[in-house]
Amino acid sequence: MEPTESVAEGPVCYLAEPCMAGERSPSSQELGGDSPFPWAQLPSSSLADPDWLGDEHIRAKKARVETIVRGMCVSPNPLVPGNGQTRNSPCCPEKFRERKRKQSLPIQQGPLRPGSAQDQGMRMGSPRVKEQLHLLKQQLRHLQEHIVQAAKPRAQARGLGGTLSAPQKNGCSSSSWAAGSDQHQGSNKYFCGAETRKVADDGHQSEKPRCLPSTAQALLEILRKEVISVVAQAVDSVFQRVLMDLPDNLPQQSISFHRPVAESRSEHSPPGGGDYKDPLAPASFPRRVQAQAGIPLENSSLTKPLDSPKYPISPGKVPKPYQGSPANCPFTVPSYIQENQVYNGYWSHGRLQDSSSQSLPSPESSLRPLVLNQPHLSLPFMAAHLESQLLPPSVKREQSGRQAVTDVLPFSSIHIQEGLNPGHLKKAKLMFFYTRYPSSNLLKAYFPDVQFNRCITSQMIKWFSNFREFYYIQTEKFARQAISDGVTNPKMLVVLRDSELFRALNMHYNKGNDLEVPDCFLEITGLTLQEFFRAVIAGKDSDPSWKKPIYKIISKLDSDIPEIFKSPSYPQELFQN
DNA sequence: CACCCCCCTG
DNA sequence: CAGGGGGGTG
Repeated sequence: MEPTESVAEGPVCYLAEPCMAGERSPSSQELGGDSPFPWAQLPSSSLADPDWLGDEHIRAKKARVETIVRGMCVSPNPLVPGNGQTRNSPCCPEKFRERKRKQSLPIQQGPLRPGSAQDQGMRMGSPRVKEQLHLLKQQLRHLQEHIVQAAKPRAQARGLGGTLSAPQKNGCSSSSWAAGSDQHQGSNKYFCGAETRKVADDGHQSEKPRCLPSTAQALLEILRKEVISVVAQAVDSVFQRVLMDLPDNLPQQSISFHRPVAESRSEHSPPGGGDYKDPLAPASFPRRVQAQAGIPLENSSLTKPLDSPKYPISPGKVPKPYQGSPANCPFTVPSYIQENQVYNGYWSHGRLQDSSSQSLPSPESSLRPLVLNQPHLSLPFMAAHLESQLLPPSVKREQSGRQAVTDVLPFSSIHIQEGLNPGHLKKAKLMFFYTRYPSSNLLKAYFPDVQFNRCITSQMIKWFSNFREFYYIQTEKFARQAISDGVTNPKMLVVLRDSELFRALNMHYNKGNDLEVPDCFLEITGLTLQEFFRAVIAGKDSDPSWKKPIYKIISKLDSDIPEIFKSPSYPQELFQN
């Protein structure tokens, strides 16, 4: 009855950061409270666990370590500047999110700036982030050199660098849950590995740095471990923040860098502490595990490029729309679609194609997926590539000139503003591909640079209402046209990228082709088309409220929106005008 | 009453 | 796309 039920969001979701993703999608209601996935709330998420941050003990240790470390040859350079929030949270509602944000900010300069642990409020936007990242990188490298030398045999056996680059999945390895693009996501945020721990171990067994007094051996052990872990942690934190705005696909970067601090959560590593599997298998991360880590199940069709080669699909073959389609398109597929053969016929160019005469979707119909898959990025050196990876694959970037990637990163500081600008409108339109019925809370989460108030919220809600209107009108129109064209079987109606309907919609919401429309949108549109078709065929359109049932169905099919959309400056280009 | 949705209109 | 009315829900 009330396709709007979930609109009435409850209190702000605590795990907003990690859980965000389509609050409307049937599978992700209110994570804050009654999430259907209890484990989704486990504190295991390095992002959401307040404990590890509040670990004063560790901080104190770091403080001590710092002074000592300074005297050591391995003295990490004091990259100081970056502390202090670049921006303070505005008023009320936002404040909440801000705080969460801060919580998710890991300690960044552990050993170097004991007092700054709480000042990490530095926004992604701060240019200092990059600076820090760079410094941290160097530090880490430096440390690694020492360690590697010290613990050569072992380090080599494992390959220190390799260790870092290999996406560990210890503890997350067992049940491989569906392969699919949806697995990629989260990986970048999933810190399940005992990575750091391992590194530390290696270092542990090594001899002490040459320049140290022999009397401090015991202390040295501790120090080394601390330093390593802290630095790793710092780097981790930076990456984490950077990655927060990444599309989920950078599989490798599943920097399994684990916060050593989270000793309390070490249980996460499987017994045996580190049986990792295929290093390249973040994709096979069991969703369940991701969720345990507090990671949103949300995915993104942004991962599409990875599996996009699924087009072309052989005609007779079921294209596995469900598995292949992002898991964030949790729509319950009507049986008639499942049995599917969806592609054995399709509605294209407003003209019906019979399965017999029609082969299949034209490959070129899908927007060229951008590659972005650098299978082997080792953490310490990843930073260099990071920037180039930050861009959502779905955001067209072929405009060669635009190599100014560095300027386009989610690094720009957020400038909260009162009103909505054309950029917001455009972003909203792109979001429509994922969600037709966004809740106000979802909107707030995805427009961090907007100062929401009743008015603004209403306006944005109104936008989506208008979007829907257009969507439904178009869909209905094509459904009727199909009928008048003699189509009798709804199964014949499939929306492809070269379908007239799709073109019309894409023209409306994605005029500049800024986004590679997620398949789930096509599927949902197809479903909508069929629903209209059936309804009209059945003569239900005589009922004044005959569309309501359709609306209700569609309202349940919202998908999770890729994290990248949370970036206040996504998609970049759109905000420069 | 508040909020949201849909519809219609400009 | 914005306004405004009507209607449903809580």
